[in-house]
Amino acid sequence: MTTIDEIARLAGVSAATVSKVLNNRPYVSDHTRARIERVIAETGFVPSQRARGLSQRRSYILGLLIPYTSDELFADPHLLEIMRGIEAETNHREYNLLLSTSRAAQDAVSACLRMLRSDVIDGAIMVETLDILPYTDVLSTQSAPWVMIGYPRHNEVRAVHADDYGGAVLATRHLIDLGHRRIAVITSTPRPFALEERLRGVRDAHRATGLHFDERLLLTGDFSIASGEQAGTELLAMSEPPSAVFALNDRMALGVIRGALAQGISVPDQLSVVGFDDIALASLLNPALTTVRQPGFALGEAAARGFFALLDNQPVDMPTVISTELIVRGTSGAAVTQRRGDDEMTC
Amino acid sequence: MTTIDEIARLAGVSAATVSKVLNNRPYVSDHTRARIERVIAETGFVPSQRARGLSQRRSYILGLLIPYTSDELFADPHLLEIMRGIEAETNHREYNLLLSTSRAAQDAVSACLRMLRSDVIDGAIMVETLDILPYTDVLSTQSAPWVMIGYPRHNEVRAVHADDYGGAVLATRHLIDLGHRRIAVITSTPRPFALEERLRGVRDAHRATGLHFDERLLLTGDFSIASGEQAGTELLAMSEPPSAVFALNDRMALGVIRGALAQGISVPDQLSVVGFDDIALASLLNPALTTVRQPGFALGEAAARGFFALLDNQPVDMPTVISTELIVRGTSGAAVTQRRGDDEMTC
DNA sequence: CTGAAAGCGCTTACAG
DNA sequence: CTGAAAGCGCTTACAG
Repeated sequence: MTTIDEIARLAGVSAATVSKVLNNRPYVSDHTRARIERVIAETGFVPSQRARGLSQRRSYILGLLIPYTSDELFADPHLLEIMRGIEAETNHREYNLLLSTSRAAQDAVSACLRMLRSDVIDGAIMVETLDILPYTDVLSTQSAPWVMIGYPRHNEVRAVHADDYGGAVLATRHLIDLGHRRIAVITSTPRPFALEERLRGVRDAHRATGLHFDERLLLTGDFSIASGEQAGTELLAMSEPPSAVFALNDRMALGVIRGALAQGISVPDQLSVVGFDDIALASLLNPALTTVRQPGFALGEAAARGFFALLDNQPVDMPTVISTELIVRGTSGAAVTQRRGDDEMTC
Repeated sequence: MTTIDEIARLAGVSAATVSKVLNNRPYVSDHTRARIERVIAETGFVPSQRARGLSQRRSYILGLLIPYTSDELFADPHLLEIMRGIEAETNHREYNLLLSTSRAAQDAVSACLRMLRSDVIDGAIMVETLDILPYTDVLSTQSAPWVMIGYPRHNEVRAVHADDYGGAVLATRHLIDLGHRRIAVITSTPRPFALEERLRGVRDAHRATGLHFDERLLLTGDFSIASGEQAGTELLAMSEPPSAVFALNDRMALGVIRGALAQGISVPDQLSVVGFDDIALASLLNPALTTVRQPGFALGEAAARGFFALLDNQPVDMPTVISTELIVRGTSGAAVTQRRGDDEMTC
């Protein structure tokens, strides 16, 4: 490999001077600068980032720490959107992105912590997980700049998240306005704080209209399509099935629809379904999915901007809240007074 | 930050000895080893990868160089599957993965090259692109180990790719067996070599059955659903439209189906559609997509294994070819003798 | 089994 | 404007 000393020798100057032109610093005469630049171009010299990193204490690498397995990451379109947003901002700043998922769930957070303590990255963006709770204090004392995608559990943590509460209120109110009185909700485990917020929105929206959310209509999946299908089937088998289902992510909503169709129950005529996220697939299906849009790209971008602000010691105003929006499409419709013999139901 | 010298001082030994226990090397007495390990645990010391990298000439980072924009990467489920395979293998080896996409298409390859020359990564996996041709010679002289996902254009290049030719033969023969005689094909631009192979398969499969592929039925999209929809619409508007469409990736196939449905043409009764890739979505739709399965995960895994073999100076047998498989589902059916007044068509 | 010294390839004051 | 020297935090022969 050619080194800075080699370039210096070829240009007939010292390494210190080559370093100056490498870093676009002043106090180099035009003449010697030109000569050095020519030698660099001729040799195709690329300075060692390792050496540079050692003396500058910067690696120009941002870590994206995801305390999930890579299977979970790549199955989650919303997480991928967040990643795309981070990637875009990172590219923009000429930073590199290191992707770090976990091999096993149990030590996911401690693996993230180790990465954060190491100096391979200059700092990190970390995706929230419930398992983070025991590490809250350790995390808050990390010196490397880092921001969390999720809800801050500790005052000193910089975080960005969507308006989960507001989105859930909109979705619930939408269903209530359509005449639905038995609205089922499918949440998920592991349950990041965002889901608690959505549940709070569901309950508050009921309360605000003088209704009461029936907790027996709360089922739990695992974010996957299959788990949504199972929960949906379970709901439809109830003696008093719901007329609408609000799945707390889109994939589970798609599962509910699959399950309903398989039983010959039409959506939205006999069952309304609303999701959360607005993944790309949501608008492609027929009927297209009514859902709460949570802009993953914007979340990722905001997180990355926050990271760079911290890195540059600039003021950051966090937590950042990204607003959500109800997208009414084809899977939500008016509740019918009678269906499947449940004549006690009215609207 | 605490350094190795600090640990040495606390343990009352030299840095060289600490280094030995850090790297699990012999010739340290059990007693001093235990003492050093205790100090490390107490201080939470994590050795500097920068310094280690500088003297060891290893960064323990594998670069995934994608000469596309991040938008293109994240829109392509097959690429994401490849990435998942790489991620899995990389995790397995305790290596880190650096994701490097391109900001602009024009200098994508030279950006990849710069990354490959730099020492932030120990080597790379690079996704093939047509623009690579002019760089073929430069690439083959790179000293860092790297493998290409795609077809080798140069003997010294290590590559892994799917059996694109074989898969296309299977798909084409399938349609011919179903009685189709006017089979349209939608290819894409930019056209990686894989697509040339698929086209060759289409032509050979025709020839093998005494037929001739009508080149006027070859249209070009850009891999996206929208481009597939447009091409499909164009095909259906022909005076003598095809009875089957073989789209060279799944997303374009989905577009063709969308376009057909929008015109009230039913799939597969009036139009058969076959894709390529077998993305997750393919089996979820109704009817589910008939397609050629190209296992992205296995491709990524094989590429990563090849990289590690090169890194360890172990023998590698490349190019590696991953076999493809025809998955017959609901979008391909028997050709009908008459449709839309094209009474000159027979089978 | 242990440690002193040189070296990895840069950058950073500092002196000239 | 230019360069000699020290330093970043490790590892690697080598001597003891």
